[in-house]
Formats: sequence, structure tokens, C-alpha cells
Amino acid sequence: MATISDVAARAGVSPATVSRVLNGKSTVDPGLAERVVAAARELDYRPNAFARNLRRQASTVLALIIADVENPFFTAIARGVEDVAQASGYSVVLCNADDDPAKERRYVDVALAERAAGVIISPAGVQTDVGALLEQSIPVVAVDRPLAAPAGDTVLVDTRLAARQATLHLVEAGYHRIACVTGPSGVRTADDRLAGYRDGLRAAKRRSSAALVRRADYRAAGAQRATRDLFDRPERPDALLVANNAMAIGALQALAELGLRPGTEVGVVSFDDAPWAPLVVPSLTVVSQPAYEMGMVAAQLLLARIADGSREPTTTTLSAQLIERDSSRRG
Amino acid sequence: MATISDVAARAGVSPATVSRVLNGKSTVDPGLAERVVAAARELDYRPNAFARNLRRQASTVLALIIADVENPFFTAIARGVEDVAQASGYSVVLCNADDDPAKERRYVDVALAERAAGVIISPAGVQTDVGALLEQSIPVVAVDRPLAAPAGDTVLVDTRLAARQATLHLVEAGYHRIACVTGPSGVRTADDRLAGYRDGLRAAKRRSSAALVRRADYRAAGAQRATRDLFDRPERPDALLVANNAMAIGALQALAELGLRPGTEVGVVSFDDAPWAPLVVPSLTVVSQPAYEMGMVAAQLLLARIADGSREPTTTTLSAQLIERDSSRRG
DNA sequence: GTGAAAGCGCTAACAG
DNA sequence: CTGTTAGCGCTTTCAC
Repeated sequence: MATISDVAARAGVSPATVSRVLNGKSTVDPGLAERVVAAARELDYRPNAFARNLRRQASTVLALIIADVENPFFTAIARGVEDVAQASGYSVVLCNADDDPAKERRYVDVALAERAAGVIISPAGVQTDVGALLEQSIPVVAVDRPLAAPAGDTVLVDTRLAARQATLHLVEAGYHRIACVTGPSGVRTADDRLAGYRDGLRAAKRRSSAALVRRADYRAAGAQRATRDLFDRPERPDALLVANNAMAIGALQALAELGLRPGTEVGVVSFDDAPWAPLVVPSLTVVSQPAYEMGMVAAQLLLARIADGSREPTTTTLSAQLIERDSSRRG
Repeated sequence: MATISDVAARAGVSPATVSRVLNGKSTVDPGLAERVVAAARELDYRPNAFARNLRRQASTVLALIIADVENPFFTAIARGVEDVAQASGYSVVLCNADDDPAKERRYVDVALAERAAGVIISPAGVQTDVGALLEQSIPVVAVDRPLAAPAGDTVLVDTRLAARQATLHLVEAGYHRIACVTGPSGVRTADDRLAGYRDGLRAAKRRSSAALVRRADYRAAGAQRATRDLFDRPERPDALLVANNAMAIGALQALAELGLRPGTEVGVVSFDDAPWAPLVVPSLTVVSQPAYEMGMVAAQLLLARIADGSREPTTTTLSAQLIERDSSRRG
């Protein structure tokens, strides 16, 4: 593989000049520059990123550590991050923490070893520790969920308010025993959505009851069990607030098994819109989160902080939107 | 950030010894080794991947370039790749080519600059050029779709046969005018599925007609237009073979707009199972591809080739499975 | 079994 | 404006 010295030799200049031309830093004689460019092309020269990064003590890749690649919510975030990063000459590497703190830690280590220019993360839980990154002054932006020890920018959705509104929507639609299937304790979105659900019940002067709340792992299978469990008792709920899109699938499966028709018999509202949500019958009412936009904002904040590490940490809260479809309409 | 020399100084040994201990290469005195490990921990030492890779002329990350992060088929492949890679100490960086040859090329360049240990790619089209990778002897495995100039291992699904079977299934279910919505010309899976569809019609002694074939971009919106177009003519089809899961959403939307009920009025079979496929009404009949397994196999082949570059290139063809649900049953 | 020394490919001071 | 030089942090001969 051709090195910078090969190019220099061929163009009859010094390696330093080649570097200058190729990086467009200081200005070089147009004639020389042309020779350098020609030589580089002829040799199919590609700068060695290791050497460059080692020397510069910096790289141009951003690490994006997400909780679950198979969840469209997170992949939409990824698209947002990518589009912004690409436009600024950064590349993005996607790391799938799979909601597993151990995997997440491994990827934080990779980001560290590879000296990522910055990291965007949706923390898997309370133990997420980005201290090591910050010590190396690698900027970190938290997206979807805040870090326990906030350090850096944060991009969130006002998910508690959204859960409250969704719950009130179910109340107004005429449902009486509204249950909630949320995510793991310690995951902020899961706790917030539960809190918002309780807010909603309180606002409607309904009593909330632990018997109507279940925690699952933010995956379909767990939500399916949780839903079965909820309906496996004398006083059945007549509506369900489900805390994410993967769990909605599990919940709908459970209702189908139980022979319960969403809408008419059991009101259902889920977090996260999905391409299939309008297609199920009855179509699914959802709380739509601006995932793509969250990714864009997170990337913009990260780039700003890479450029200027001394900026004050900010928290951006975007709002969600209830999309009413048929699963929350009786009859 | 602590360097290897810092650790060496602290342990009272030479950097070379630290390197030996940390890499478990040649054997060192247990006493020294212990001191080194202690010093490394105390300083929270993390090897600099740039320096290491520069010296070794090799990295331990695999690049996985997929056509569409938002398509569950590809994310399932990613999971398979990741699980195998992790187990062997490699990390995987996911690159979303977004079915865009330009983006794909950019990521190939990144893989090159970062000297990835190997690359797994689902080529976006015919122009995909991995020659530069191979010149640098970076092994390449093609997954889902073959490379135009095959060089390296390939992991495919016998998608033509599967399309044939799916078509015959529709014939046997009593549908008469079976249409096909496939992906872009030049994308092998799209062409193969179309060919398999024609095989099926031929086997059933049905005439195939260009009026019953549409190409779209493997995304929902394109398939929606294609489907509308298909039904926007005097002789309407009464069944649809759809070439992937994203397009199935578009096709089902179009049918809903047209007020056509899948199953009873229009038989539908789509490629790729999805979590929501059993939940739509009627539930969707699909050709299920072993995506996770494809990822695992691809990673295994890649690792084998990294270990031994002289292995003969292989092609592995896995088989798909028809899952009959209600959308291909009349009445 | 251990250390000294060289060098991977690049860029940034510093001279000229 | 251009070349010389040094060094980023690590691994790996080569001596001892």
C-alpha cells in the first residue's frame, strides 16, 4: 500500500508537502500541488488512518451506542445522527449494546481504545459509566435517556407528559381499568412513562393500583408474559398503556391469544409509531416520538462540543405526539 | 492518558515487558507480570489502538456494510455477525449504506482507511467495487447478495426457489392473476425473486405477463405506488408476491386504500417474516429467511479467511421457509 | 527472561 | 513556500 513517502518521491517533493496538499492546510505552489495530486491518484494513495490519528491524537469517527438495533426507534435515531455527521465529514459507527450493561461497557471501551471523537449513547441502565470517556475528554451526548451523573448534553422526550396525556386519552375514550406495561426499573424512560401514567390517573381522579402495573424488559416476549399475567386475574383491565413499540407486539399477541379485541374490548395505546401500526386491525394508537430529529439534535450537540469543549452542558427536551387510531376507540 | 511507558516506569520494567505481559505473548517472570498488571490497573491504562494497529498493520474491527438499517432483515443479520465476532474478540462496526452506491463507496473507503480486519457487505447494486479492499488483502464476505465479481465467500438464500414455491402456493390456494412487486433491477435478490415468480407461473402452466410485474426500491413508499399502479388497470390481479418486508407494508397500505381485503380478495405473500406479520388482519403469509444464521455464517467465514487467506472462496446457500398464514387463504 | 532500539505512517514545529 | 526533523504509542526483532 502506497505511503505518503511514495507519493512524495513520485511527485519529487517532501512528505510534508504532500501532507499539506492533501489536507489543504497551509498554501502550496499550485504547480507542486498538481503534481502531488497526480502522483497520489496514480498510486491510488489512501492515507493510513492509524498513523494520522496517532499523530493527531484524534479521530473522525463518532460512536453511537444504542440499546437495541432491532428496535426501529433506535435505528431512526441512528439515521438522524448519521445524516448530520456525514455532512460534517464524520463517520458513525453503530454499536449495539443490546440492553446489556456488559456489552455496553465493552463498547465504551472500544470507543476509548479507538479514541472516538465523540460518543452518543442511550444508557442501558443506572450503572452506565462514561466517566472514563470524560476523563479522556471525549464528549458524550445522552439520547433518549439521561445519564445518572449528567455530564455533557442530553436529548430527551417529555415522555412523562406524553404518558399522562395518553392515559387521559384512554380515560376520555371511556375505559375504566387502565393498566400499564412498562420497561425495566432504573431505565429512565420506563420509570417516567409509569410516572406519567400515574399522573394521568390522578388527574382523572382514578385510583392507581399496583395490580395494574407490570414491568417487562422492553422486548416483545416479556410484554406478552406481562400482559397475560395482567389478564389472568379476576378483575381484568379494560385498557393498556404499553411503553414501547417492541412490547406493543407482545401485548397485542397476548390479547389475540386471549381472544380480546383491541379497541372494542381493550383500549390500547403504545409508545413509538411504527410502519405497521396503521396496518394492524384495529389500527394502533401510538405516542409518536421524534426519533430521527433526536438523532440529528444529538449529533449537532456533539459536533458543537467537539469544536468547543467548554460549552455549558444543555438538555434538550422534544415533545411527543399522540396519534389517535382505532385501538383506543370503543365500538 | 497513561501510556505503556508510564506503566513500565511504575512497575520498574521496560515497555517491552509490559507489552509482553499485556498481550500474553512470550512468557515472563510471574513476579514481574504481577507488578505490571497492578501498575496497569492503578493507572487505569488503556492501550492506544492507533499505535497498536499502526505497528501491527492490522486492526480487530470488522466492518459490516448493510443496505438498510431500518430493515429488520438486515439488523437480524447484524446480530448474527456481532454474536460470532464478539466471541472471537472482534468488534463490529455497522455501516448503513442506505441502498445508496455513493454512501456504500464512502464506507468502503472508511473500512480501507481504518484497515478493517475484514468486511461483510450486502452490495447495494452491480457497481459495488470491493477491488480496493481485496488489493489490500482485506477479506470480504458478501451476504444476501453476491458481488458482481465474486471474490471471497458468499452467503445467500435460495431465494429464487423460495419465490417459485411462494408463487405455486398462491396458485394452489386458488388465485389466478398473480402479480409480483420486486426490488430494483440489478439487485440480485430482486431479480432472483422475479425469476422464481416466473418459474412458478411456468410450472403451473400460467402465462406470465409484464403487466403483472412492478419494480420498486425495496421501500414501503415505492411498493405502495407500484401496488396502486398494478390495480389501476382494467384487469386487476387477485394476488401479490412482494419481494421484501418493507415493501409489504406499502403494498398492504395500498390494498387498504383500495378497500381490498387481503386473503379473501387479494392473496398476499411477502418475503421476510417480521414481528408484526402475525398481527395484521389477516395475518401475513411470508417467506422467512434465516437472517440471524446468515450473519453468523458470514462472520464465521470471514474469521476463517482472516486466519487463513488462502482458503478457497465458498458459497453457502441457506434455504428459506414458507410460513402460511391467512393472507393467502381465500375466504 | 528481559531490555534497548528501531520503526509503523503521518503531521506539526521549526528552519531556511 | 518548502524541506528537515522529531515524535505520537506501541510491538518486535535483536542482543544480552
